[in-house]
Amino acid sequence: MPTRSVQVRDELSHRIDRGVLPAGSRLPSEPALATEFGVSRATLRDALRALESEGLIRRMWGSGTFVTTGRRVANSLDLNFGVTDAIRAAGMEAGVGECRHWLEPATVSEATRLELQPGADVLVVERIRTADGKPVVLSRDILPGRLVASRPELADEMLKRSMYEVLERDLGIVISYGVATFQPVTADVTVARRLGVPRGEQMLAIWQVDYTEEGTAVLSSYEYHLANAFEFTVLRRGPGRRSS
Amino acid sequence: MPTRSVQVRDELSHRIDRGVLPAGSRLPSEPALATEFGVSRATLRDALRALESEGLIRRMWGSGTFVTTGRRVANSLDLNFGVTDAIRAAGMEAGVGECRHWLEPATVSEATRLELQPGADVLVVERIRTADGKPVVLSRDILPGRLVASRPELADEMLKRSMYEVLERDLGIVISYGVATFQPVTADVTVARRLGVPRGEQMLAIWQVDYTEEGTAVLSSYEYHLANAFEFTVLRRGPGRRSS
DNA sequence: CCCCGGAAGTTGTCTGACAAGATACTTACT
DNA sequence: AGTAAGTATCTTGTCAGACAACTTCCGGGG
Repeated sequence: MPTRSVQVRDELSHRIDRGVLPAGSRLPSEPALATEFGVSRATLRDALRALESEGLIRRMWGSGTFVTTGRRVANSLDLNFGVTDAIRAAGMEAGVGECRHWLEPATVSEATRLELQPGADVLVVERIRTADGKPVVLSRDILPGRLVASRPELADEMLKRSMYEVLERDLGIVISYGVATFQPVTADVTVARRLGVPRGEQMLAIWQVDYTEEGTAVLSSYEYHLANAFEFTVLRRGPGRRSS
Repeated sequence: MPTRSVQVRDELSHRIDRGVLPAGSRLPSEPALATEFGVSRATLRDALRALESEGLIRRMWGSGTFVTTGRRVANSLDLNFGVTDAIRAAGMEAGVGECRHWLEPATVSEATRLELQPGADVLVVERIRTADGKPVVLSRDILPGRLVASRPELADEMLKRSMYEVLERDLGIVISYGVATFQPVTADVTVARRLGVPRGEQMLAIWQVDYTEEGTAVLSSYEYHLANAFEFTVLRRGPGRRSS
């Protein structure tokens, strides 16, 4: 069971997401909210503080607490959702094309990324992701083989469902954060053929490593996105105090 | 004067940055820290909560509060530093090439982005940024003309110094956050000539709008980065609870 | 009509206390 | 002696009530 302040934070976050608390509106006062949730004002303030530094609300001394005005961008890279979510967020139907998976010994660089011993088996899951039936992303996910050693059927599950979902529901592994780097590239002959686009097509390559809350690397993935298929957005904070 | 909890938060943040509190180390207990800073435990907890949701520390019930272990990535898009900082962070010498600025009436789209009346004057600052003398970025910054109407000499300042620096020091405008979208593009003939690269060269276009803490748009900028000049990184949170 | 002052409401902070989880040490038992 | 359970003690989480600082709004006086 999470702490009470987390429960309150999530509930408020939900209300903002669902429009119960519209952007720009003022929240009830802290004492009012505290009694409504049945917690003390200190606990409620903890929840508000968390929401504030996430940028969802804005507190003004003596005036009140307000929901941040709009501009929560879809398909933001800040939040770590998968390709499927991104496609759905764009209002298109997400699907998969050619898929396959295999076991292979980890290369040296992959072993260090995933903090494995060189040569240890890794499971590679390669998928073509489609939006409204059109291929838009080629993804290659690499994870330690020991995770699925006892349950090989999970590799098939990963072809159909979200990688994060399988990790969390079937293996009890919750991804806490990921570090992504990206660069514009042109489609080489392999990628071009898989996605059915001409060679040299504009693409964005995203390489990402996902970690659990404890900081252990779980998943290393490569994604090749068709440049024109999506628009990527990032909320940047600062430069403020961090720059000194 | 900021609130006490903000002062405490900044001081702790500084200590972490300077290595006084090394990564992985445990912080003193909340009562100890509270007495050290001369604040109540509630205020200190507010500061800790803020640092936690920024990802700098990690609190464990009954165990203690710990500094997050490393992996703060350089040149991260999360933090909103300018091109100059990015070049310096890569260990290269930052400079400027061809620079110019002019006033022009805002286009409709730019007026809406900056929340101006259509046709209002905007100041356009165009710069070539160099790393070790080689052109790597073409940037075009657009800001409301009224900001520099009374002090035209500031436009020249902006050619040499950081845009954020001029805004903050000479105009008292502090940028709080920015929303950036980016897409892979190829250099058209204009951009290619400016940067001295062949037409069709791989580039990353970043379009960004910067806001003050109050949420008023101040700066709209276009940047064309040579694809191979830098590596862009983003720290992604979740997917956790936000996905529902 | 404008300006000033106060009342009410809101967030910021303080104090002290208890509850719940984690850790390490002590103690009892095998 | 070794192991296991239990306890002491530390930590963070939560609670309660109160006061201070700030903002906003309304009404009275100029």
